[in-house]
Amino acid sequence: MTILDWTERFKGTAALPMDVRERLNKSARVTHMKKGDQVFGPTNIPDSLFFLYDGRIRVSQTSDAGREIVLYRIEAGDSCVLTTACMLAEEAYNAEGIAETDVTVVILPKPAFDRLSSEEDAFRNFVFAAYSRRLIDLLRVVDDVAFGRIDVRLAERLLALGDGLKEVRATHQNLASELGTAREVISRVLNDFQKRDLIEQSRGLITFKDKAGIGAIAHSA
Amino acid sequence: MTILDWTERFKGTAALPMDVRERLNKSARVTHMKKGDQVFGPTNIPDSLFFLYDGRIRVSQTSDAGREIVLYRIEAGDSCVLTTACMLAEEAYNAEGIAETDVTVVILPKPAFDRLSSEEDAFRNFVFAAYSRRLIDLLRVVDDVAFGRIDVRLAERLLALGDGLKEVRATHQNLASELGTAREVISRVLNDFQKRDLIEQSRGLITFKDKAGIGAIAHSA
DNA sequence: GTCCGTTAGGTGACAATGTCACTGACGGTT
DNA sequence: AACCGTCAGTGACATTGTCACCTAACGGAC
Repeated sequence: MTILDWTERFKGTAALPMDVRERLNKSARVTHMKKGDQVFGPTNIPDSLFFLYDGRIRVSQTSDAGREIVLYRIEAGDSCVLTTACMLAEEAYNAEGIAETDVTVVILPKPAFDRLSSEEDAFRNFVFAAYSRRLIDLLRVVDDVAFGRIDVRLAERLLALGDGLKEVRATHQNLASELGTAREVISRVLNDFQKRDLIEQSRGLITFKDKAGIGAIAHSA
Repeated sequence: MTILDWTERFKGTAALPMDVRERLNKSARVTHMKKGDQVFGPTNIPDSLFFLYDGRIRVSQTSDAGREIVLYRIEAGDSCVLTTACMLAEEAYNAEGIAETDVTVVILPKPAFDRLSSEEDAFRNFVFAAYSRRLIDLLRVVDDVAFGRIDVRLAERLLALGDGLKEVRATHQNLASELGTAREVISRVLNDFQKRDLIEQSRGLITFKDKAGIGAIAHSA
């Protein structure tokens, strides 16, 4: 296997001096995981730092009753601060990360992380920024869940998941888990959207008929 | 005015060498604010780091419609990472911090913060830990709002606010803002508690009659 | 192909929570 | 006493969540 220079992929490492990057490439471990794998979770608390080289990870939280809500997604080039957070806080948490695609993960041992964040401003700022983004993400989730209407949230999420395409491949249950609600609720709202000729539905697939109309609902908050 | 050695108050600074602490005492600014003052908010984005020397700050988020939810509280000895987060992410946010008591705040200019977090492991870990706690706090808020029953959440919050005392001084609107719901909802639940002889109510005051009963509700999730 | 189990989705009744409009109750000021 | 602002109570209704149960679609196994 060829050696992967992952340091070019991350804002916090790309700008580092060559010797530092070479050292990193030696001390970090690169792992691949399959779509659907659990990257981290309550029973799988890592003692190292995660960086996502390639793919996408969905971070969600599950209630005692088994209902689920998606908190945010980690994209390639981003680091996963939640695992570090839980390491540091040493608190129970019930969030988990699922690989939404095949993923390539860089695992940096804590000593290397400590050394890097003390010696390299660029790296430290990168980590702080990652924390910040997640905090902001969660503020948004709180706002949506506490104050948002479900039709608005669903319209937003459909557009986000559809990203440029004219259809979304997801079951009603999938969408319910995105928003932290029940399948029946999603079914009702989607049927309403359908009656208003905004979408078409078939098993596991939603097709946009009037994206502007969906957008209007999404922005009517 | 006597010079306040605030560095002894924070985990991240108390263990530092004396010379570093003296330098910090010179570069930081100590400010006092009155109960009720806005320490930070959407229109008041600081370019420095906040440390809370004394008092308590309530951090809450307000919806477009004007409904409010309390996210967490900052206690003495803690740092306020949300302001830094927003600085770094440079994103709009609608959280604000209100002084719940008279407070003493230490403001550390960014250059001093950068230098400190690069040079001192203890300080850097302190900041990371502060971020982590807030992330965990927000996970809890999301869980509560998305999946929690309102009577359970209210019971929990009453006990938290009553902390050891036999009464809670708060209006129904105050409690609604704690939980991100409407006053009417709180009124209904409190009347139910009253009918079950768990509390007594008078204008702006709730008195526990059966704290164990309230506790039972709080833990029935 | 048929059979069959699994999964996706539909439906109606009901419960919990949020919204709205309005009312009265209380405390302080004049 | 009269006035005023804040606090709380109430009923009607809308939205969202829960539950029980159903049907339809799909994908093997045979």
